[in-house]
Amino acid sequence: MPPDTRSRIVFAAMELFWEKGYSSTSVADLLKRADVNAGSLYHFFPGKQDVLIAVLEAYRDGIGPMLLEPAWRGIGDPIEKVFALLARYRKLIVQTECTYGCPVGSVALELHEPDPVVRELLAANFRGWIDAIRDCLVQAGPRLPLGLDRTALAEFVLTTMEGGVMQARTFRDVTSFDRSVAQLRAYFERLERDAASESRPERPRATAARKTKPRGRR
Amino acid sequence: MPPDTRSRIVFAAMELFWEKGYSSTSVADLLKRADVNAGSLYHFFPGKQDVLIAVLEAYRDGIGPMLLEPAWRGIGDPIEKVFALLARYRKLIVQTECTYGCPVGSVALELHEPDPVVRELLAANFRGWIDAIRDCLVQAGPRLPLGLDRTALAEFVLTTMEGGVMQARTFRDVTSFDRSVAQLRAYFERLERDAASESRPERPRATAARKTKPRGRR
DNA sequence: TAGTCTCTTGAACGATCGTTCAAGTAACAT
DNA sequence: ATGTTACTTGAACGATCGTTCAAGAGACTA
Repeated sequence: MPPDTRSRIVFAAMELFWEKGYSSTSVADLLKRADVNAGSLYHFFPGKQDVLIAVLEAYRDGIGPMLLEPAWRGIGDPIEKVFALLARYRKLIVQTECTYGCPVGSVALELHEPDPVVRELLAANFRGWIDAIRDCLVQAGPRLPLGLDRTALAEFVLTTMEGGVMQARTFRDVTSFDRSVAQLRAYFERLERDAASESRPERPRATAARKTKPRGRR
Repeated sequence: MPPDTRSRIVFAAMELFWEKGYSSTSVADLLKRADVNAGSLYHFFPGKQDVLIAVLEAYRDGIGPMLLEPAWRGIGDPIEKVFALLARYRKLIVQTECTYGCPVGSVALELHEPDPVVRELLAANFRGWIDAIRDCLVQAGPRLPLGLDRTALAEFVLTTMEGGVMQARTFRDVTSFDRSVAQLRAYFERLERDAASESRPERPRATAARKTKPRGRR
């Protein structure tokens, strides 16, 4: 059974917005790629922007099944999951010969005064990504310092991914991405090391466990 | 003495490309902002893209005097310089009510198949930024671990800035940026701590100084 | 004064933009 | 059979896109 017209339009839009960006993709481009006439598109969507909205909704709903699940297949360790996801993006960068741009991030930077609906969807996409990473970090439990803000670190992982992708594309070189991920890995190693020495507090060093202010109970 | 026509065009383009992006800025927008006629623009520039090139050249040449120097005024500590620069961007984010986007990064993500000249200029802008940070990190000398790749860490700082700016804009909230910078600061603190315990090697812990492979000479 | 050069004027061009809509087709209900 | 609904067709619209260019203005040289 062939996909229906609406789905074909959304699918074509996902491809094109990712390849050329939103504003550089014309409705004519969309029509040609989806093999559809203008009237059909405007039967399902009030306008071009509503196609973008559908695309962002599809991305938002696809984060789990389309992105995280394949990236995490066979990986149990929650911290390795974080880096497996980054490895997934690395693969995309390589596959596209360093022209990959996060489809959400690109639109986020491209639209300077986005419609509130679009902006909320961009935020929802980022939130979904961050929440998934945060869950990993929470799952890592005492392997990370007690006082560490898991959400903040998850945001930092997204920051690293987006910033790394941008540099890889600008320099047309994955090593920019690799080096940023390596720095993030080094940070994680130090966090884990700190958490380890935190759990068995052998000789509390002067400034060692500053942020881990003594908890009220326990 | 009023600025000449060419300068007015470049200046207007810097404003507009930053406000609305390159492709969303029409030549008509440029003409109006610069108060110039089409013929004048096309007398100085073969086309719209060449205005972008002039803008990127101006940015590239302005990194020192326009960005670093004011950000570092009165700051001697090389590591504080790094965070002073990030604080500078924070100020821009706040001033623009979280609509700020790095003008270089935005164009880098916006142009999907950029002209080689444009791409090289984008890379040159990033390189200038990274080199300035790397100089700080080199200047920090033994306060950072010996074996640490200064260039990689400088790239990571840029990654943090670009990723943080993107999130701040998407969420319309500086705290996304702040939290990423805080994570970077936490990383730096741990690097400094490691470097400190590296210089006076009291009881080398099992896995402590792995990357610092013994240097051949010295 | 005439000639040359640099820069400005602004109407106009063809292409492409997002969008509209009257007409038509096919499936289903009555 | 007839009306209703859901969808498709594709020509056409006005607006805007980046760009062109013949004509002119002003300053300097010969």
